[in-house]
Amino acid sequence: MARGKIQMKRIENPVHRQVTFCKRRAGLLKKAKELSVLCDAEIGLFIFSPHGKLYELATKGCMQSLMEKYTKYTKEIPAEEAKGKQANNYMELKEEIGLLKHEIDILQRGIRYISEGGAPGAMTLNELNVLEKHLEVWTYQVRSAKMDIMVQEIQLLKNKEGILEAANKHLQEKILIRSFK
Amino acid sequence: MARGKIQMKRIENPVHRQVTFCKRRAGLLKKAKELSVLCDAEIGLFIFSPHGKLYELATKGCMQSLMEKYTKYTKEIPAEEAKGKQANNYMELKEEIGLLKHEIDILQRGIRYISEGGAPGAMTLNELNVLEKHLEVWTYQVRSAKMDIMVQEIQLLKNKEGILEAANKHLQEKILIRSFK
DNA sequence: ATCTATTGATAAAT
DNA sequence: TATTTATCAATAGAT
Repeated sequence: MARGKIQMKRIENPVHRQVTFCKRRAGLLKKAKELSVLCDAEIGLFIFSPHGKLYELATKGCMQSLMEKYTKYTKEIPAEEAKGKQANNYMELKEEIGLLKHEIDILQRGIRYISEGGAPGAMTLNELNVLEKHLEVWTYQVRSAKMDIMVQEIQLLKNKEGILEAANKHLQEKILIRSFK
Repeated sequence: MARGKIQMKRIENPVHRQVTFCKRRAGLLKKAKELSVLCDAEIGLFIFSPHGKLYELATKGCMQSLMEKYTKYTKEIPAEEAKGKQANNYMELKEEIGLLKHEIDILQRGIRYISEGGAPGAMTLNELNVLEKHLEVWTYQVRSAKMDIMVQEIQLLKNKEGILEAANKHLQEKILIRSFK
């Protein structure tokens, strides 16, 4: 947008990211409301900030009723969704995760097979660019997730360190007091 | 907007309204996705057209898991430990499923680009090498310097923690011994 | 669906 | 955080 284009990837600078989040969140909510007013549409929108705070918009009534409408709508159509819903306990969910991971593995091997000359694939430079973009998106997601975990772990350890140091100090004082008695 | 301002009220002309709905719906979904990518936000968005058709967007994972997160968020902040934690884990699993499905989607699209390019130019070995290079770059990026620094910091903090804990224990023993004197 | 003249949104600076 | 401003992006109306 203004003063220079912005790359469509996670903004790494936390200050910039926060500012952009505020502005675009406001813009998005405004646009959603406009669409609902202009075109008489029902819209449910919720945004969780990276820090977990919720921002929401529900035209016509409350979010809860809109979500019910959504659930009802999606229930009617796909049988696939039902399958997902029936997986109501951990084991089943984990099983599904395992299956999906297996599927990913198959797909990855599929790509390798094709790439290594299995099929006489026809691929333009443009299509390669698109594929490259997909891989980039994936990379960013993986990296982001790892980063988040590590940042969390660092924070946790730092907290632990603080607590231990405080306890340490307290114990040393205790010893000093006893020495003077 | 263009060619004259528009009043912020329901567009009465049904044709205009329908056209505007299509255009703005696309714009809104795009904006939502951009916000999620740029700022690492989780977004759930659904739009019911005046005729009841559903359009939706769920960034991380599926809409279902997002709605559960929403419900949990709005319900209550103080957690009932046992039940709450279960629901949390359940949600996390569903989220993971969503992410995996998304990954599958990316991979499937990748395969499609490779296999049914349809276009004249067959994929040359050279092009394949380029593709392979991209994957190598991805691997390299994962081992970025930033990561290494973070790993080091974690190790450092862990060492510090060990030392402090040992000191702490030592001091406590000191106190115990003095108490018995 | 595609094309542009305008309005609207917003990144960077303040 | 709010305001300003220079640009970029979305889109209303026309074709």
